[in-house]
Amino acid sequence: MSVSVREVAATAGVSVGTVSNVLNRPDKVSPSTVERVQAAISQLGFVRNDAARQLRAGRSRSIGLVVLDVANPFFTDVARGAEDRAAEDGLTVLLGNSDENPGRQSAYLDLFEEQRVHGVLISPLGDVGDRLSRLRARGTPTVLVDREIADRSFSSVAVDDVAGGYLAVSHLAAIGRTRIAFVGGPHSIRQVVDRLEGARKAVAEHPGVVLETIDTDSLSVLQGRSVGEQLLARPAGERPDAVFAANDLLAMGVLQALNMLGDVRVPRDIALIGYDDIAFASAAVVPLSSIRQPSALIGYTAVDLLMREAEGGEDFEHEQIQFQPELIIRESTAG
Amino acid sequence: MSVSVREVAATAGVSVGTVSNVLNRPDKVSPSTVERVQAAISQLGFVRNDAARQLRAGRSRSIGLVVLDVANPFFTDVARGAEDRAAEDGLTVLLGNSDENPGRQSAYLDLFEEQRVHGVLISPLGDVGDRLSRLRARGTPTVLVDREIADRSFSSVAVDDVAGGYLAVSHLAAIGRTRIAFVGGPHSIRQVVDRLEGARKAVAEHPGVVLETIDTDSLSVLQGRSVGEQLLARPAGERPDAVFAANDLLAMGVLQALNMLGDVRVPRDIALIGYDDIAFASAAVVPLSSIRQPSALIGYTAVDLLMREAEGGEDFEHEQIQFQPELIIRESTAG
DNA sequence: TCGCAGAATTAAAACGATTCAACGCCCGCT
DNA sequence: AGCGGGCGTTGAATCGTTTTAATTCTGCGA
Repeated sequence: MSVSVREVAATAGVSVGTVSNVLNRPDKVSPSTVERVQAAISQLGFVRNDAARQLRAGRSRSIGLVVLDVANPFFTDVARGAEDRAAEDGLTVLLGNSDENPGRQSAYLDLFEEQRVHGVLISPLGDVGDRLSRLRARGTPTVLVDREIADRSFSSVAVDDVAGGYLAVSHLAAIGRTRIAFVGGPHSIRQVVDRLEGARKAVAEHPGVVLETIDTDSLSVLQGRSVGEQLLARPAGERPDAVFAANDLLAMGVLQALNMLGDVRVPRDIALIGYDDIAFASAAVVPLSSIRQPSALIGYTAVDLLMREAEGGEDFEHEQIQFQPELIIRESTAG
Repeated sequence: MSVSVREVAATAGVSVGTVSNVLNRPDKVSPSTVERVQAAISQLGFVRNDAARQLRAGRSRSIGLVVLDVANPFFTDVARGAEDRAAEDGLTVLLGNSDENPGRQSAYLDLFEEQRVHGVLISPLGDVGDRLSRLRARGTPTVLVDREIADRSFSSVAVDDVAGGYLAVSHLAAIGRTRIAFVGGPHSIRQVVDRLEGARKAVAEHPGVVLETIDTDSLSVLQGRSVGEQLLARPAGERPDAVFAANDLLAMGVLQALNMLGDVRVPRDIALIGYDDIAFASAAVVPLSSIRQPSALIGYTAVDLLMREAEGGEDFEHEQIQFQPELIIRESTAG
């Protein structure tokens, strides 16, 4: 069926070892032989069997990336950055989407483990510390993306989410808003918790400003829309005058819902700020203020760290890299 | 380093064959043995080596999907549909992003071929017919996504893009626009060509309506923005009064650019319609009219077709499935 | 008691690429 | 002529799982 290195060797009149050398270290083989083998390869249409290669090598040539939501442009940007860095070392990125679901997250970790991936990048959900420790004990370096773990036993690349939350709410307070709602969830996602913490910190510094929290089941446009509808249903006096959404998807959902009814206007009645600064944020009905994260850089750096950890071996000093978020002001929080 | 079935067999006091049976056909093994082996497995922390498995099996348990742009929500939706269907058969989807770049497309096909994937789904770029024929000759079923190939030698799942283009431009004509610009490119992407053809067809049926085409290098927000700026730079009299963009990303870019300047309003001065109806389209500055495609269903159906073709073997009758697009009218083409 | 079907288990042969120690060869040097 | 040292090449062993044919074991009917 499929042609193997053995057949290539036969038609080229050399041994299998030589074929392998042509494939992997052509400089160790005489030019004339290289040519003969190449000819046999293209004549037979030989294609390397990656499984056999990996079996022998003991490791695959890819790294696994588990994200919370592929539909979120923030994560596709991270993935792109990761791919770029991986490509520099001839590695491939396997993208797994946990969809904020612990079962799927676990399934992808199993898969990556069976595949003997070079390393794992994960934006974790819930408590997977033990699972990841085991993985690492088996020799698979692991880097946390967009989240730090308290005990510093893992390398990580993150953005200071507390600072981000603080930036957002300070800004809302600065433009004179006093009844602020934080929209986000679930609380098993660390980013949500941290951004909320930052929000609380900012509120504490501004007397007279109160913070309400509205929980959601996920960080999607749909969930945002339902929160928006919920806000509309309230009597006007009980509505917040500003909303800080845990990510842009939620914020855009809220915006869509609020825009349905003419009597609530953004930003006049409710100022709105999101998080991530995805490309679509600036194109929203009302261009969305947001907290920008260097998404592609996060992915790039994470893989970089992973490679360093892979080389460093056992006694590698785990490194926590943290970027600072940036406030982007647009129309949705004007005035 | 890593524990193998051999060690599991040793500690459980059975042969490797039995361990394999416990893993794959537990019903063929006596309950007491199953239990003993399971115990050994978890005690040693054994994890199957997928490479060895694949080597033996001759095929991997995943299917490859090559899309034109992962940043385009349309394709992530397709991917999600494909994943869902693949999961039903215990398969994984490997997502490759060609980024509208023939080199990358080719690299992913190579990769998938080396991995001996179960099948390939591809939204092709340029002329890859030969390449795909070779792939299929090697026993890898292939299904084209979002594009039909003229000679019907491949199975495909697509949406009638000519009809979509026709719908869009007929709608623009119906609301009284007469100077229509088609924005899209490159022409190596079939969807672009077909949508333009549909547009031409519609124009032909409406005397007095003229069509101008503006080429782009890719179907991204950035390209759209530069087209928008280009339009703004023209004297008012030479601007089109409607724009049909080959996808929503482009359309949103155009919209962003037009919105910068107060004197051109959408839809008053320029009506705008996109294609794909991505989730963000309805949340745009001016909610975007678009042509909706059943994206997740496309992915789902494509994998389904792939599985059928894989079973059917050599003499499988290639099937071309075509869905019909749907016109979604929003504010960007009101009045 | 013997034989035998059927179930449970085993041992060995794949799968295909890589690696490494060993080997042959040619050349230059003494 | 003899010797040593590279270079190119070889062949066999190896990675870890699955599969098959062969083997042992069990109980049951004749």
